[in-house]
Amino acid sequence: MEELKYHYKYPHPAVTTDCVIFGFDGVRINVLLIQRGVEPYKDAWAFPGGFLKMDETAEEGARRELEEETGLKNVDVEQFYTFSTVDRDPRERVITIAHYALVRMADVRGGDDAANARWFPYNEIPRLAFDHDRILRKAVSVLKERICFKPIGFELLPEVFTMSELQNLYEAILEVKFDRRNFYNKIRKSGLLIEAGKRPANTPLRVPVKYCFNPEKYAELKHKGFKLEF
Amino acid sequence: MEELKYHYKYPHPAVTTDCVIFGFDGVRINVLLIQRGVEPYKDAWAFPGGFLKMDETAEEGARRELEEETGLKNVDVEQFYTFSTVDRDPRERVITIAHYALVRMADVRGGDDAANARWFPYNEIPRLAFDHDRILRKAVSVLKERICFKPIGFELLPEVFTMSELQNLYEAILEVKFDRRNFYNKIRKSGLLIEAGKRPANTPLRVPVKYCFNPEKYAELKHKGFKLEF
DNA sequence: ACAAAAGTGTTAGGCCTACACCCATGA
DNA sequence: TCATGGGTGTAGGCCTAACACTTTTGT
Repeated sequence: MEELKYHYKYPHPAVTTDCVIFGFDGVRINVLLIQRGVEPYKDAWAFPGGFLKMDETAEEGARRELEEETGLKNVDVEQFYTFSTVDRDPRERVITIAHYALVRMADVRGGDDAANARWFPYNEIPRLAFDHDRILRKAVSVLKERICFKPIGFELLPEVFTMSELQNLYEAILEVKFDRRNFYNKIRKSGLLIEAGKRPANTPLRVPVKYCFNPEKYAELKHKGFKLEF
Repeated sequence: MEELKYHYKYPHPAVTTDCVIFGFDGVRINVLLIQRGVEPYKDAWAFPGGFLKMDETAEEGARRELEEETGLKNVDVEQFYTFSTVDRDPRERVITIAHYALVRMADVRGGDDAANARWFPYNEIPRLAFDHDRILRKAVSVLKERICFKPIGFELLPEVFTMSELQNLYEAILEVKFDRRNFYNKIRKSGLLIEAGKRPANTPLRVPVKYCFNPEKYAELKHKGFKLEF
């Protein structure tokens, strides 16, 4: 029988955190899910997350659960919405503080605890547990807004990358197409990128130029804002 | 002695909602505060808010508390952040889901329950209870961001208003000054405003033209976004 | 040989910014 | 009469959007 050790004068909801983790494979946006091992929604896919401890903030809890369930460490998670629909969990009243983060997909491979963690391309997401589909939709809409005013990519792309990869990333998130030449011009002018190493003199033209982010400019634009057309 | 009627297997934090209510007096942004009548922080000023009930969402709770404490009804509150610092309340672990709303200041006068509710100009805010100064700073920064991409004012200004009043509103929130002529031109071009009634033929020129919002255009720009310089 | 990826500039139009003058009124 | 608030327009610069051709390589 259950031991009910914690007593309050008024009823308290349970509080959880959830993490929507976005990755990019060069073509598509992916989302990291874990398969639930217990009821309710046993075997369904869900975001990493769990009950908040009494001595940790929401962000700390989100990072702890993320590491426990996927092996991902030191991820900058950012809170984006708190879901409080009364019956969103069949067990009891549960409020969840939802976070998102952008990570390099390679960083999650090798996670040992990640046995039942898997990346899903954004348009192949399976049916999710609880109200996690709603959480995902909100996360995507917040991400889309954010990307229009802050530079993005540093956390999602490998150290060095091509202009096309960066453009693919923007196009994948915003679900639009940009003119390749205008995209080049705009990014160049922003000063956000620097060429990563010199192309050897005899590099075939077909091999694209590799870039990396200019960290100072990146930080500056993240702070000041950065306009991208939509 | 206290009756501890609610029992859980694991500890649960308490959950509250808070409302940062912004108003505009034609010149300055104001914030609605209530004076606490009980410990902790008795007599200190704080945002309207309180414990969430088990059968209401955060938004419902925020609206209920707002009405109970200030008489304001039917306000569109919007969640902006959840504060979860471990010791933010001396009584017990309390997490608060913070909301903000924009209202016409006139609507709060006449609130009967509003005996100890008062508007404070933004730069004359007294010392606040709990971590409410932090909540206020976050609310203001979210409001500033939002105002750059969505039209604003419908909820803050009277039915009809002058161009200067609208400009004052933007300047008060963003803490910047715009060139009057450029502001006029920009707003005109956006189609957001319509002239409210005809000026009588012999109106003195000194009396400014009154405008009201074009509701369709307002809704459209709210949805599509709207760029304002900073 | 053909499709696919990459590199590169120009032009026209629109938007942003800065800026000046006039009128009416109330003090 | 002077300070204040209100109304109005323009010119230059910058950014945006649309757009084409060439090279190379893999199939």
